[in-house]
Amino acid sequence: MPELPEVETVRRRLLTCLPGLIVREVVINDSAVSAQGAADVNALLAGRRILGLRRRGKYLIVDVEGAVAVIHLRMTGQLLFADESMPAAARPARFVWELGPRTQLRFQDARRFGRLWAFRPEDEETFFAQLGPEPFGPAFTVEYLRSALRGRTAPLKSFLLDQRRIAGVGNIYADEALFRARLHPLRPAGSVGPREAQRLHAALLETLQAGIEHNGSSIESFMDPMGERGSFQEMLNVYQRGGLPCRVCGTAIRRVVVGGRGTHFCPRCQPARGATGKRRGAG
DNA sequence: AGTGGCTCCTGGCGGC
DNA sequence: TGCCGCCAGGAGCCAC
Repeated sequence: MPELPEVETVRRRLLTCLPGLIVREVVINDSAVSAQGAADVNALLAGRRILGLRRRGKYLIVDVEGAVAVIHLRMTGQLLFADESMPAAARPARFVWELGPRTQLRFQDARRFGRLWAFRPEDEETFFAQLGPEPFGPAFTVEYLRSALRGRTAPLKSFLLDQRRIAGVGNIYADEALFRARLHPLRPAGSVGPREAQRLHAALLETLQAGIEHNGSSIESFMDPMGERGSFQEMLNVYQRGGLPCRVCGTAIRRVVVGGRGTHFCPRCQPARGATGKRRGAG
């Protein structure tokens, strides 16, 4: 499922081909992809030149002249940079950006959770008002993390998935970051001490960075806009490894459900109470 | 306000 | 072999 590293991978790939192209028309084949409707979307985007691409959490932002388009891939969304010679997928694209006589940006999305928005640049701040700090941005400090954790009774796993606290962390990278930080996913967030918070902060950045460096995790259907797969799935320590031996200590990885989400951890490397004596790194 | 449960959606897979 | 039913999960919504 696309999280921060996957969306960043998509952004970097599209950065090599989209800027400078003109959005001739946005064709919406599945009206559920946008609450605005094709007329409204086209009024904002059609005829405008693409200026650049940014990312905010798991949202991909396309800057065009005088407007902003935002795409969320959710579970199964895929953006494909295509020329007309590329055959259409079995399912029709939920939307298509016509970018020239031979060039398209197609949005494939089997589970139909993905979304497209278009608005004026001055509305961007409101759009992202509820979203927490960017992990690689200046606001995401150890001090910020400590204050965000303080007093919370929700499990650490739920805390990490809450986009209002930290933007961009999803199920894979939450589990992997908790393993790297040697923190049990069911620990109440507020029970995390200063040194543990520091470990968690570092683990989040290291895990997300590793995901980006491996072009994301190609679990489910993720591939980048050129059809390339990522390789971070080969590096996973706990995610979807329930019952398999921990790569650090050999103990069987456990799978539990937290907040309705599959959650994977090593019961030895991530003890339920605060780790005291152990200091094995998580690789 | 914070928390947890439910919902959307459908391909894939386990079980019989 | 085939079909039924369940499961995954990001984020929004709702109830407490």
